[in-house]
Amino acid sequence: MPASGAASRQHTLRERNLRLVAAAVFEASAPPSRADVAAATGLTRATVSTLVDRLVAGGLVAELPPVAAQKAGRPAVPLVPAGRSVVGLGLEVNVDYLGVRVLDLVGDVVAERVVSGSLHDSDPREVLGRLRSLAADAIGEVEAGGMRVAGARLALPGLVDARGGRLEVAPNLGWSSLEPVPGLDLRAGDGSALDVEVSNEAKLAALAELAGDVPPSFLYVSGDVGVGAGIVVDRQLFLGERGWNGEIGHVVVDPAGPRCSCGATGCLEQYAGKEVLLRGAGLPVSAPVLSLVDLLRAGDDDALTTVRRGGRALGSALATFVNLVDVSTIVLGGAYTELFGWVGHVVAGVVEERALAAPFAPVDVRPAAAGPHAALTGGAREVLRSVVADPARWV
Amino acid sequence: MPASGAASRQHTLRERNLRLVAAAVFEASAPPSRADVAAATGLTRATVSTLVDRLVAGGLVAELPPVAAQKAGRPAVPLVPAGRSVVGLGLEVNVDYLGVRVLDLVGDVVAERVVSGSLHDSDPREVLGRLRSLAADAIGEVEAGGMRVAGARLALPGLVDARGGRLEVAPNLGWSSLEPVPGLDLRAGDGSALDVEVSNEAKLAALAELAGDVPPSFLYVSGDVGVGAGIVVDRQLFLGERGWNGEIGHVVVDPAGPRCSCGATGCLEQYAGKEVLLRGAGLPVSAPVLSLVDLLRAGDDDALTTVRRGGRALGSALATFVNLVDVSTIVLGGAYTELFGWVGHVVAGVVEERALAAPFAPVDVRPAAAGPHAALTGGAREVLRSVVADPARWV
DNA sequence: GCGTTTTGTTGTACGGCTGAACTATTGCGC
DNA sequence: GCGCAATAGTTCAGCCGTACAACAAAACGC
Repeated sequence: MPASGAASRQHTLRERNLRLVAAAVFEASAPPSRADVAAATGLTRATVSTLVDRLVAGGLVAELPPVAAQKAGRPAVPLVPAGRSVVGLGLEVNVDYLGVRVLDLVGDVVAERVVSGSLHDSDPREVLGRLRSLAADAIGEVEAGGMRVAGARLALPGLVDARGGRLEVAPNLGWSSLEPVPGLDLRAGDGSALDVEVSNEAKLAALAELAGDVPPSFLYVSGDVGVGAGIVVDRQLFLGERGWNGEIGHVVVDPAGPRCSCGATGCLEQYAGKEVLLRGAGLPVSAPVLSLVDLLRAGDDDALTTVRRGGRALGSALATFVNLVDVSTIVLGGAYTELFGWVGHVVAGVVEERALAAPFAPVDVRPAAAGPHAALTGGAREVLRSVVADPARWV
Repeated sequence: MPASGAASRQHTLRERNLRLVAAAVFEASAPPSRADVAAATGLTRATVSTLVDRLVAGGLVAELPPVAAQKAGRPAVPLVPAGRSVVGLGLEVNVDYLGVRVLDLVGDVVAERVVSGSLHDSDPREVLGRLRSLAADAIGEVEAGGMRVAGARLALPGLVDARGGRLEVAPNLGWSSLEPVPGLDLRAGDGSALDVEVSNEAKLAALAELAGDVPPSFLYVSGDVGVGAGIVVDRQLFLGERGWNGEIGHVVVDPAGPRCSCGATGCLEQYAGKEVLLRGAGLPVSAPVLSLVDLLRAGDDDALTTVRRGGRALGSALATFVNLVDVSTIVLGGAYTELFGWVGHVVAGVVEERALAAPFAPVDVRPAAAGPHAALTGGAREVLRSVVADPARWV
């Protein structure tokens, strides 16, 4: 006997309105007063007052000193997200580094640990052990500062089941068939187990873009050794059935092309993967992307040819992507961000030519705005988003 | 000052629980009693009683005569969706026919008008006028029977803006840049304007599958002159930014392939479009698909070669689709349903080979279960779904 | 035939929002 | 400098919808 959703009682009203008020405070362009929140939400000032008081008591919202506006009347108390109170953890294991980043509700980085080094064909137990101690260290630091850790998100470069938290395969790490969460076993200071979820790296990196000035729907492409993507529609990740979507790296660009490790021929990765681009420019596959940028700046022919070819292939795969999912903004992340000056217009040109909807709504191609290790930021933000989306659990 | 969602008041509780109770009655496998609904929803029997009474009074739910179970106790009153009470209209204009279908909440067809004939390069005003009179006729019939029309959905074979209801282009009709709803101007018997929304044909046809035994997430591919698709995740259409997704017909299968009307080369439509398949088998493009089936049954070489080639191309495009959106069920509709015996295993083989997730979750390829003119059924169902999703508006 | 069991209804209690009255605190005009 | 208007935030009675418990209805079974 299916029954989607749960029965609504009186306290359901509370939860929903608490969420509404929290959203009004967190999404406002300027710190709103209780009266502003009332106007924005449609609730009465009386109700808003009690709800805001609860959020303040729970440490999610803070009051700034009353500032007299130029208008007459009692000065309003501006409400802002509370900093250094509730924090979220972003974790990541990727091909060339692993790390932890802790964000508070303001969006400030309150702690961070990043360790570089190749993790190609690494031992999951050993690597997760190192990540665990990095995380424990960061948790200790922020809890010493009186903050509460709301949870964590782990980003991995592979197929991750969004519901079960299981990593099916991460080719570039050499990992397969494992459940990272029990191994991590993260705990808060009081010994209680921390809520940890696992996601694909490109998807969390996509969410990091939401911190900046990005439209509500976009496609984020993360160019690394593999090429992954995250689909964001109305500021929410679209995961498909299990979160195994966005595998753009294996879109077949040309069936007559080179063989790919996945078994097919002419996959996008064989044209626009990081290692292919570096090798095509005569660089070692472990070279930093910036060395490729140097060659491009210098006008190196091999580098320019390879990158243009990669850009055309990427554009072709993205046009297909746009035709299949319909988004009108494409954010180029990972290695493509630094290469944007050389691939951006190539990609945009091909997409404009091939996207069926382009004549009616042009597709905007832009570089990613989030800084390095975007998945760490995205993961931490996602934890905090869940806090704001259900404040009742935290007050 | 953004505020997603609206303020929740007491009557919001009512609305939500009313929806919950309606869902429990409509989605139950067997007619539930009030007590069953209470158990399924978590509400008390007292609350369920008042809510059910309201649904019965509003004509959405009907009571069957009490049937004594074999167990002791007062016999339960089985609750079922009310037939011939509130109905939804499905409308469609397609390349070779136009029509109206009226469904009630039970799922019965209570009225239908379908007119065949080529509408290639037709005049929108004239065609919509004909559709309008078909619809008005059907509306008159069901209203004479005492039914209330909740709204209508119009299916068109082209790019339709899901929010604005605007048709950007329908190449095979020769239509472009028009808003069909004002032209239709459908009215109920009392003169009030009927709520009409416009959608893409493949997407509404996809929703028709939900009436049958289909998993909650699947990809529906509609093979006609063009090849379109609908993405259903958790029984809901995924529309992307504006509903311009699923344009699988222009996935490039081979850049060295034949030129397509869209400007690219080697689009799926050039391998698996209905006209290409018919022509490849030596049939006129206006021939019915069944004549192609006859040739295939007879073992005609040209027909078999063409259809197998189309199947491989379709499989390749669908593998890309699956890698980008992640669904593990593919429903072949339109002309592909009749051709399933010849393309099904070809498609399944290619998808199995190319879908990255296939080793972890095999992809099921199956023929569509909804009958002919599936978009009519899907459109009508969609109207009724919105009624059940917000019963408060109808009681 | 009467206890048992299950269904559906009735009445009271309680929680949460509203609306109006009230307090607090400022700017402005004189 | 003082009163008045204006705006922010709080207090309290009223209302609404659900929960809980008691009750009525209608079967089964021994």
